[in-house]
Amino acid sequence: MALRNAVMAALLEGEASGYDLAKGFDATVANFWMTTPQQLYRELERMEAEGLVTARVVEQERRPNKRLFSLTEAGREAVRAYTAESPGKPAVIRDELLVKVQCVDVGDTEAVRAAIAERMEWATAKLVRYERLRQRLLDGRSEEAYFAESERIGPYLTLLRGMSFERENLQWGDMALRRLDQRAATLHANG
Amino acid sequence: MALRNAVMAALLEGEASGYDLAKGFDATVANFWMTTPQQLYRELERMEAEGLVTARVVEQERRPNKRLFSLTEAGREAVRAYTAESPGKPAVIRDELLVKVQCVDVGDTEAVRAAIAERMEWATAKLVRYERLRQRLLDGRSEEAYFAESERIGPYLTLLRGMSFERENLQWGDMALRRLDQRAATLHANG
DNA sequence: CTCGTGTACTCAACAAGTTGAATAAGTGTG
DNA sequence: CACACTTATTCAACTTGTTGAGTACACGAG
Repeated sequence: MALRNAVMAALLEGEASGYDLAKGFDATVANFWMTTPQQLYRELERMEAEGLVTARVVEQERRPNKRLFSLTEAGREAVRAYTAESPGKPAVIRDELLVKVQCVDVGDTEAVRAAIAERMEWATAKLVRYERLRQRLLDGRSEEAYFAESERIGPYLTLLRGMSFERENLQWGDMALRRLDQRAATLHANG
Repeated sequence: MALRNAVMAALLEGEASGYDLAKGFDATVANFWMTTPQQLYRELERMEAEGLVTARVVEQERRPNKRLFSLTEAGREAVRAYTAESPGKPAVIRDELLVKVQCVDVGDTEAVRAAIAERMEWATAKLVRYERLRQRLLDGRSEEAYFAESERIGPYLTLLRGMSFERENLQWGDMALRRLDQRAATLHANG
């Protein structure tokens, strides 16, 4: 029932179709909870059955109709209940790249280097999108002003965490590549 | 087949029982890939059936016997094959805390603050353990010397990523708590 | 001398997440 | 004007991951 909470968090931003959610929706929630369309549609149906969300069919002219979901009052109550739950477990991180890096000395070093480089490119792209979103949220105001004025600060706080995560990816990746280079050079020199 | 790769990465450090792996083993791999004992035992059996690992029963005097697993040559080959695989997907992050923070403006603010604080304590504890492990790996050498001399640098690189992740948790948590405080004060003042 | 804790593992049942495909119409590119 | 891509959803089959309990013995605290 963890995906459910992420869906509710996303729906706090307003109505969304399963498709919207699948695409990453406002890109905020997608940041710390990505999943497949199938799972979302399945979960949304369950949530509808339990009365946490309601669907409203929007007929569209030149494309398929869509069902826009929004939180019901019961859904908002569920959000309150969820946030009040005892913290429990630390973040689940499953990073295939780090598994590869762990194996780099036995495995294919060049491929691992390429994987790190790809991660860095990805991180750069993500940072660009995050920064755009940040500017959109700030809407011309300073961060200081934003925190003082805006109704909701949750999305901004999570956005900042996403940004720092990606910046760390870049910094670490840079360091790791340099060390691997250095090592390749040493091994070459010393046999 | 992703857990499998993490298990192989862990076994690069040497023999281990299912129990060792479940406890976090060398704490390195556990860093970016945690799971339950049940799943590990299940996966180890499969891997044994496929010849990637071999088990050796160690009879113990005052405690249950254990089965120590180690990588076979086929297992090492699988590591090489795995690291050479095309990168693919970015890290899976599923962070319940961030979901709660996203909901903070609607949910139970005090509980969310407590959850952030708990995460920070956890991060602090983890940093302490990481630092101990780091000192053990360095074994008196400087980082520079370590990278130049040591046979394997993978585990050290992943360790550094784990450390930077936890440091970011602390920094972000600190900022988030301050902002939430500030906000609580503002709301109190302005109604 | 019982209770909790640690070692070491196993079984069963279930919930969550992934993969692949299918439908169906519109929009843009070469 | 064929081909790929985007919107929007659904179905089925499968693999992973989680939860809860149970076995068995040893050790130390109260």
